[in-house]
Amino acid sequence: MIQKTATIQDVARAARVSTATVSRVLSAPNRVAPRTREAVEEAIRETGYRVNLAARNLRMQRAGSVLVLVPNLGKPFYSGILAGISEGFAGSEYSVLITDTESNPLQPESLAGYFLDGRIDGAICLDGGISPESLAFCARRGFDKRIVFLCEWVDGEDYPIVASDNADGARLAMRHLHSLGHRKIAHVTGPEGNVLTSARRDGMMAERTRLGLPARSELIVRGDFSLESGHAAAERILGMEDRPTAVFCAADMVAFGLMARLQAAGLNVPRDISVVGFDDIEMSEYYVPALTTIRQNRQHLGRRAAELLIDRLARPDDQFDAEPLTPVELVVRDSTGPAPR
Amino acid sequence: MIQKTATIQDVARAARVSTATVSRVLSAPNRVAPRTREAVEEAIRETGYRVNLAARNLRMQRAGSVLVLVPNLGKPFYSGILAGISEGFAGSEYSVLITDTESNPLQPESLAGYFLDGRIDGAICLDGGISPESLAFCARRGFDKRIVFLCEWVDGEDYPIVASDNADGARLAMRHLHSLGHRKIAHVTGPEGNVLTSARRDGMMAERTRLGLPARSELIVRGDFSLESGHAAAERILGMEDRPTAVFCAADMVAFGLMARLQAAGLNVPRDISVVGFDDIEMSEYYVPALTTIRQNRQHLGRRAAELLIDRLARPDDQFDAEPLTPVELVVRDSTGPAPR
DNA sequence: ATCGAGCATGTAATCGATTGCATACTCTTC
DNA sequence: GAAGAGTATGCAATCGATTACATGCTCGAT
Repeated sequence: MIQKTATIQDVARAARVSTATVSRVLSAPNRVAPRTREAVEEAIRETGYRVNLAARNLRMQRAGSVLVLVPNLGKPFYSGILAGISEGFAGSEYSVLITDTESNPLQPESLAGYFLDGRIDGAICLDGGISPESLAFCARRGFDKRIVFLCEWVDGEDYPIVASDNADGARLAMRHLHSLGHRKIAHVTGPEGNVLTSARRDGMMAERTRLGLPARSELIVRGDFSLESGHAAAERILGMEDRPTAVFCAADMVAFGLMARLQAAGLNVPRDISVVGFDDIEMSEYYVPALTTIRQNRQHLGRRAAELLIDRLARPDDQFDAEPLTPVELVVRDSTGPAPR
Repeated sequence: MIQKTATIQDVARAARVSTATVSRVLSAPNRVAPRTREAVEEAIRETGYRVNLAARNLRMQRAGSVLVLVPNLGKPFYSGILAGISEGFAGSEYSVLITDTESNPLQPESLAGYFLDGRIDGAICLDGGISPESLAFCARRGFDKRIVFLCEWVDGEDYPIVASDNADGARLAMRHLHSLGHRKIAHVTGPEGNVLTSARRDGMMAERTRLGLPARSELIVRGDFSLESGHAAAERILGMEDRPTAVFCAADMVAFGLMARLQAAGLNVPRDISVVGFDDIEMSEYYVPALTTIRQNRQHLGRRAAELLIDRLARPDDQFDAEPLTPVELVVRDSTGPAPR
């Protein structure tokens, strides 16, 4: 009962032309005579023909897909980005494959493997923690020209990067707190070794210096962008001799974990202590208190990375220009207030 | 400089055998003599050969991919599910394509189009709102045997479904509130027409009857699973003459939006009003107050749907058994407490 | 009338695998 | 030593498209 889907042969037969002509009607319509073209188009309609992408891609030596490497699909921050990426590829001829590098750890050769298997034409990597060996495997075969980084990147490697202006975000956060009178400001970092951790920490430190604020190392608490780490950081902060009056967290999730614990301990945010996050995920507006944070334009980041990759795939051998950093924005809500006297 | 990747021809040449033999070494090693096999394996190693999946799939009349239709990639609830799906396909020979049905609305024929284009072998649909026409297009070609539904489904259509026991979740929530002494319990629903909305609403109503609780229609507030709708529902509830002492929300996000507004109005949760959610997303544990909710096993749901689809694809013509509902669990945290007197 | 340019179309090779069938070779058995 | 069974391997068709090249036709210029 299942009717076989029509092939180009069926169309050719129906229109009494060769498959070459049918193919031309599809890819270069003006290279075939109007009357023939109409006949072919009619035959296509009649048979319900759809080109078989597997066959086309095989012939054209392409895969027709791109891979998105996400550190952790479960984190809300990434979902917004994915929506942007998905949108960016919507009009293109590429399908989007997604893999989670945390639940399916990447073997050194497996990214290159996707290329070698003919499964993908290019990749967007959101994981700055990807091993240099993985990249080396790719570079050996020239696949490095088909990879762009998004949000994160690998220091010392020369790839196109789409990312937010993290240092500026840190600057904005510190200035905001400083302007509210805060002087003892703690910072909860991301995981050690992560490029965002450094970018934000360094940006914060630079601004601290500029503002003449103390930079006691005690004020810098290690985190890892997770709720749990925010919770743990709160514990540390609650135990401090000379408690900071404000905390700048390297991610919104950290800020939530932190505020949950601070409030459980009876502190009022922002009256007793102010908190700033980073990312502006959807939740931030609805947390109690609503979170003051640095907004990253996730939609734009995702879309831009998609466009950039499409562009690179069209001419992989051209030189590429560095992509300007995507601006971030301070969003003031209820988690920050004047420093307590 | 880019070395062409080796083909099966290259391996055959290097091992001085035919391509047929190389192919057999790959797919049916015991059908070739040990000595030949070793020679071929050596040649494979030497040339760094990887089978080209596009070619294999073309020959075997498969696509090698499955599509996941997600209503909205941006919702945290789905990310956990995706991680499970991705895990479920990890060991398989399928790649996972993801598309967002909200940002890229599905044309009636476009799901069938994925099949016709030879882009996918099967699909997991998380969107119960998919149009009957879309499904009809698929059924006409027999693709309906290659689709499974996850979490949501379409009433009246006969597809394999992996879903939580929503009615039981609603029952657990109501019993919990009842046992705390609550009698006036409001419910914020999902969007009208959604199957989860009905399942949860009906489950709640049934339990209400069983417990002898009033079911004034005023107590049922329309929502849509979003933060915003929770916020709006709070507005409604705050304005009620005879204010309920507890609210059961059809989703955690709704509960967050609701609590944000309730607390902004000066109410204390749970002292003045108790709130129960549905889903148990990661955030729920860290909201203030931590949310009492119904846990859906997202990991399991995703993984199971993947397994089920793999199974269906292996023998699409067999009858399938109805999948048992996945159990849910009440997780009691800080957003519920004894009813105020 | 002849020639060549230019256009429309067809022929057949090709992409890189899999696999039914044919062939060649090795044993076993009488 | 011949026949038959069984095993290992190769040949070539095939999946469904694209495209270089060949062919044939029309038309205008000489």
